[in-house]
Amino acid sequence: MVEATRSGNGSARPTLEQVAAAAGVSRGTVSRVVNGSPQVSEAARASVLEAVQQLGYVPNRAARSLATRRADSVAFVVSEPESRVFTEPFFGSLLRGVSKELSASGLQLVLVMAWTAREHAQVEQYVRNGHVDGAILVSVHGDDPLPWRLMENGTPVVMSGRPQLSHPSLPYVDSDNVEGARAATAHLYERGRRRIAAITGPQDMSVGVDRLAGYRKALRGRRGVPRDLCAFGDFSQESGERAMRQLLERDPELDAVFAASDMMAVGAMRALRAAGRRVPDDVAVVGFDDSETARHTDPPLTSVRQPTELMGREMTRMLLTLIEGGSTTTDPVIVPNELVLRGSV
Amino acid sequence: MVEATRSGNGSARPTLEQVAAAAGVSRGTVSRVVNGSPQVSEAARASVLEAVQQLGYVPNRAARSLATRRADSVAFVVSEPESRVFTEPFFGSLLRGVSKELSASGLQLVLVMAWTAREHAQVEQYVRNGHVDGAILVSVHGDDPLPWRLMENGTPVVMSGRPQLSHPSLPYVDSDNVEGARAATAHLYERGRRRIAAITGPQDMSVGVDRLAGYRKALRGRRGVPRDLCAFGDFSQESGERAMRQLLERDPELDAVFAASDMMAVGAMRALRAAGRRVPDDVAVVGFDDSETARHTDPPLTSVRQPTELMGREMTRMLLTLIEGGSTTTDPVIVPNELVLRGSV
DNA sequence: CCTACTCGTGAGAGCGCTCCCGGGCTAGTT
DNA sequence: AACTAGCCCGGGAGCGCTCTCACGAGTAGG
Repeated sequence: MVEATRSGNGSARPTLEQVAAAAGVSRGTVSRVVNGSPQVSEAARASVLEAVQQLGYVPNRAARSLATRRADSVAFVVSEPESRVFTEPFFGSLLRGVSKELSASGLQLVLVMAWTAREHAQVEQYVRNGHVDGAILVSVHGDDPLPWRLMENGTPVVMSGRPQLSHPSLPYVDSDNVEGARAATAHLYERGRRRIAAITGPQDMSVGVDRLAGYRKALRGRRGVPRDLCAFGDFSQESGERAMRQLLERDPELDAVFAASDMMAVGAMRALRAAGRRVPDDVAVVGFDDSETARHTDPPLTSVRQPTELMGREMTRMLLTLIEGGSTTTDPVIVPNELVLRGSV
Repeated sequence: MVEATRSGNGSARPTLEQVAAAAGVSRGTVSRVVNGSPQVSEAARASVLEAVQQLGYVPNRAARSLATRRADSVAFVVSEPESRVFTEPFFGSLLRGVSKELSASGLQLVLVMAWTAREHAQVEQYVRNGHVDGAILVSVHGDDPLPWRLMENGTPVVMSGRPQLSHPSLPYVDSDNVEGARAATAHLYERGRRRIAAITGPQDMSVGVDRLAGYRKALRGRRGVPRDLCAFGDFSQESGERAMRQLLERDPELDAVFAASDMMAVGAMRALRAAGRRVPDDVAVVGFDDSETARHTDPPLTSVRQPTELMGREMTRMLLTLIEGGSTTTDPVIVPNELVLRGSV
């Protein structure tokens, strides 16, 4: 069998067999060394490693996958019907965390994006068909059955953000939105503000609910402080502007506002300026997300930062554990948020 | 051989062999049908398709890869040492274009990120080792030999943005920066501005060079219009602020400024405000990139938009052509920019 | 009527790897 | 000295697919 010495494929990648020949051992032994099995003598291991080095051997992913029946890759699924994904650093940062954590394990990161309903269905097919060992799902909508469909299929899945309908044991990683909102609001209080309004997000999303809960929690038990001075938005700048106008109408004396997203905070600042209020002199503002925009507003926006990269890492770690253990459920992980102080308070 | 009926693997995926059995043909014929070969009779094709449908057959990627010696996937390589990648919509939008174009061809999108020098080296290894059929490289630095190293290796590579050192026939897709800058500057002129300054980017990057060239081109031949009223920045907000202060010092009478990035434009607006100038009444401002931030400044920033998603699609198309043709070089593609009018002019 | 060619098809031979069984060897036990 | 228990190691089998080759049947040409 000299087929190893077939035609010169240009950048011919050596195979296990060739390494084995060079090292004077068998294919099996080389495989054992490459995969770190302890069942190899020191001598054999050394000569194999030498041959590997010499020939520049790299295992063939496809062959390994075929033999092990694993895909050695995970999918990062962005199933966002809107096109404004990625305008926030959130995804990129998450992705970086995932990438970093994954690179150590040798798994590939396959990016899957779905906007249309048809693409959405394809994603499900794709993942179910075993092209990946597990999936990280971001920006999944509340009524989307995708995660459960995949779990039923036996595919390990991890989500970002607590799902609204808390399904039994759907693995997820989230930041402590309640505590973040509480800390932001408390900070306003500690800086002497007493009429603190809130612009919160949709109450059919866990972030919306949690951030409002945090706001209320911070004000609970404080004397002479209104706790229900809140208006609802949809996280967009326009909705923030609108909400702010309503709030000013309801209480022209308000001296601070907690916005559940930076975009809404930006809208609020615009409305405040239009109403002749100065930030932070007349009204202090805090946002949430610590987006890029927060750094460039005038004044720069104090905001709650989610450790997005860390969240990516945690999601990955969780997923790898699930994949290894062959399980599909595990306890959620909640990571702490941090208040970033800037000029708007 | 009943090994097809081995243990019930839960979600046992059917193999070619099983489909063949169900359809009453041989493996080879099924393969031909699945791969769209014309060498199949209508009868055979029909019964195979029926069996495929019935059993829910999906080809095993790894097996196919192994047999064809292709990876059936392309890498999207982000080799950015800085951590501020993805804060701009640029990457996300590019990625979306790539993803859309790729999904039609059935290739996988593998995301590879490299920040540290070590990761950087790993990326090269990774791509060279044939784990992917080609690579899309974004944010490659001028002195980075990565693209050429890969090309020498025979790997098809496509870059975003014209490389500084215009190397013979390195495939790339870029937007028409010269024309974009020219149009932006011309727009300022047409609105009656006559003392138009520029804040340009580093001149060791093609975007920096091109955008300055466009600015100069717009003003060339206009009487009584200064053409060298420019200061340099590094695309950051701080540098824009600094440059604006310098410009105001050099010409307190200037009535417009073209900034080669939105971030620098934001910095410029801040410096203008600090100097008591109103935007756009006293000084008009245009930016470049049409970033998310541009929409949220006060006033909203007029800016040049690059068709990033289209660029992603073009890059992908180019890469697929290269992969198919077995070539590594092709002519660049330049896509047009668009001026987005907002309140800052 | 025989040869030549085309067309659809079946089947063997891999692609490069892992897994597992069994054999040879050494060391420890009776 | 014979026997068992480990430890290494070799190599067969197989993962699911593509590719090539050859064969039989049909059609055309001489």
